[in-house]
Amino acid sequence: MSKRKETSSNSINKEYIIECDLTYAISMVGGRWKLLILCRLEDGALRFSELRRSICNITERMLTLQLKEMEQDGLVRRTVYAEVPPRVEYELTHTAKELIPVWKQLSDWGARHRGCQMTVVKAG
Amino acid sequence: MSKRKETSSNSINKEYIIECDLTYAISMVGGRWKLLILCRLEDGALRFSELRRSICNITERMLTLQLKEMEQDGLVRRTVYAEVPPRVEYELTHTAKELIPVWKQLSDWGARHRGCQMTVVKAG
DNA sequence: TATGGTACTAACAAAAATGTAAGTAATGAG
DNA sequence: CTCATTACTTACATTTTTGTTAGTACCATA
Repeated sequence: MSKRKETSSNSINKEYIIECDLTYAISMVGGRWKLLILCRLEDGALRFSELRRSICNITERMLTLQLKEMEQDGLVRRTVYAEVPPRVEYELTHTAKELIPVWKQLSDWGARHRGCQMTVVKAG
Repeated sequence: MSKRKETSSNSINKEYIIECDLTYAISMVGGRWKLLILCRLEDGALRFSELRRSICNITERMLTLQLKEMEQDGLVRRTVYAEVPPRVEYELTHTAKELIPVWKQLSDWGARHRGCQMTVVKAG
């Protein structure tokens, strides 16, 4: 209790919090599909079939599962219209909108470095 | 070729690029561990055992695998010192440093919304 | 009557991620 | 000689994620 290495316990605690916050965030938006789905909803609500068509290679099952998880996690809002054929729309919640810079930056980073690789491949 | 719906082909192309860039980025830093490892290296190089101890619950195997992948992907630099017992240090590359804002923002977001949930749970 | 569109669900299978436990080489301490 | 340390590797088992296929209810159109 007398002497305390600030660089040790302090930073360890801080790191622990960061790890847990990051871990939590990753558990919410990690995985192959979630950010991809969220970024599709950036400009407004889309219906299920629009999402499916706009994300190439996603299956209906995966889209359903991911949307359901994100609805439960408070990232997307689901609205059912009593029409035939059925219409269901999905949109970002306020919480999810706060993540827009994250996927923007990730995507920009991807653009920069994917481009580099392609150049290298071309040059090779 | 005469008329072109700008809102359609244009945005579809743009979205396609975004999807692929995002997909690429996710393939590089997705998964349970990679961002967690990278954020540990933010303040400078760490050796294998330091990383292992600072990330609770990660196994040696996972740490090895993830570090190897990230080394191959140009995200971490691995330096071996010819000592006994062996010393191996890992540090972020320039490419990885560009991702610092991503995990910072994710972590901040996690802090904000993990806190909310805990409050809700307490209140319930 | 048959087909197609919509937004799913369920059963099952395959693939990918992760974990467990043990082993390795070199060397220094006891 | 035995044990500990470091940074791994290997074999195997388990868990999680993802894919495949088929089916459902409702109505419109051909």
